[in-house]
Amino acid sequence: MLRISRLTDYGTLVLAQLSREGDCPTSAAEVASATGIGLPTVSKLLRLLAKADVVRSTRGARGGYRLARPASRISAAEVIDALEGPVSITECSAHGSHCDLEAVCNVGSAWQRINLAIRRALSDVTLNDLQRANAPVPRFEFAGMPIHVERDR
Amino acid sequence: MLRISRLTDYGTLVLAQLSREGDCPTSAAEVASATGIGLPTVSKLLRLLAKADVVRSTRGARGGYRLARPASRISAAEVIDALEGPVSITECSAHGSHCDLEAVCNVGSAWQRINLAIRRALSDVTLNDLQRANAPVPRFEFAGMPIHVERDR
DNA sequence: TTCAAATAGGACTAAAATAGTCCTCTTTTC
DNA sequence: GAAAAGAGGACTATTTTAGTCCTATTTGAA
Repeated sequence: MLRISRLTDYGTLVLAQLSREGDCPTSAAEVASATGIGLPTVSKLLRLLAKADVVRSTRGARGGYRLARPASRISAAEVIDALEGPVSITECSAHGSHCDLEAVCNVGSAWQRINLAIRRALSDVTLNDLQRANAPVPRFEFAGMPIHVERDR
Repeated sequence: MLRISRLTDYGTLVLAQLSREGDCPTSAAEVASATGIGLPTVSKLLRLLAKADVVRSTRGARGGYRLARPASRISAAEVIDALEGPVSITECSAHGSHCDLEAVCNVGSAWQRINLAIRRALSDVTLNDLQRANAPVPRFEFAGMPIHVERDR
C-alpha cells in the first residue's frame, strides 16, 4: 500500500550521492557507478530532477549535476513530485469532482485530508533526514489534530 | 504519488454502504446497485474484505454481508491492508533487506520510519471519519497551482 | 576549429501490476 | 429441489512502470 515507485527510491540514492559530492558538477556516469544504478536510468532521473529544480545541470564537457540547494532544504515531497508527478491519493480527488460515481460518492474528502496530512509530513522530511539514519520520526496531523506517532522500534 | 488503488477507493464506498444498511445482511448485488460499481467487482471486494475480517458474510439465500464491527472500529489501514496487501513504502523495506544495492544504500531506514508514521496515521482514521462527507474540503495546491493531474476517462 | 564529453529530450519496448470478468462449486432458505 | 446467495479461482485486458536507445545540443580543451 501507498508505495513510492522504485524510481523514486533510486532518486533518493542519486541525490544522496550528489550531496556527498558537494558543489562541483558530477556526471551521470559517475553517479551511476557510485550507486550501482544503470546509467540510462540515472540519466533519466537526473533530467527529471533538473526539470523540477531539485538539481542543477551544467552541460558540455566537464559538466554534470549538483544539488540546487543544500540537502537540508530539499524535501521528500519535492522529490516525489518531481519523479512521480504531483498526484493525490485517490483518482477522483485529483479531478475536483469528476467521477462516475459522484452522485453516490461521499467519502472523498477524508481521503483528501489524509493525503494532505501525508504531504505535509513528507514536506517536513528533508534529503538530509533521508540520509541520516536516526532522524526523529515525523509528526503527522489529521484534521488539525496531531496524530501520535511512535519513535523507532 | 502515494496513491491508493482504485479498488481500495471503491472498497470504502462499499463499506460505507454496508454501514448505512446496518446489521442485516446485504447482498453484493444490492451494494452494487446502490453504489453504481459493477457487481463482479463488488463481489471481489467483499470477498477480500471478508477474508480480512472487515466484513462478515452469510451464505445462502437471504445471505449477504455486513460490517464485522462498528464503523468507528474499522480503520483505513485495515481496509488498505485487506485490499492491497500489507506492503511498505519502498520495495526493499518490504523484504527485510534484500536489495541489489544494499551495500551502497544508506537511505532505507528513514523511508521505513516515514512508512511507520503513515501507517500510524491511517490506523487512526476510521471508516466513520471516511464517511463524514462535509468537512471543509481543502483545496489541494502545489507550488501555488491547484493540482490536477491525470487524464480523464 | 574540431573533437570529445556531457546533458536534453523524446520514442520505444518490455515487464509487471491492476482492474475487471466469468465460470463453477457450495451453502442456505423457502 | 429450485433459487438465491457467497467462495474461489482462472483468465483477459488494460494501464502503469521501468528501462533502453537514438539523436540533437552544448561546452571545454587540445
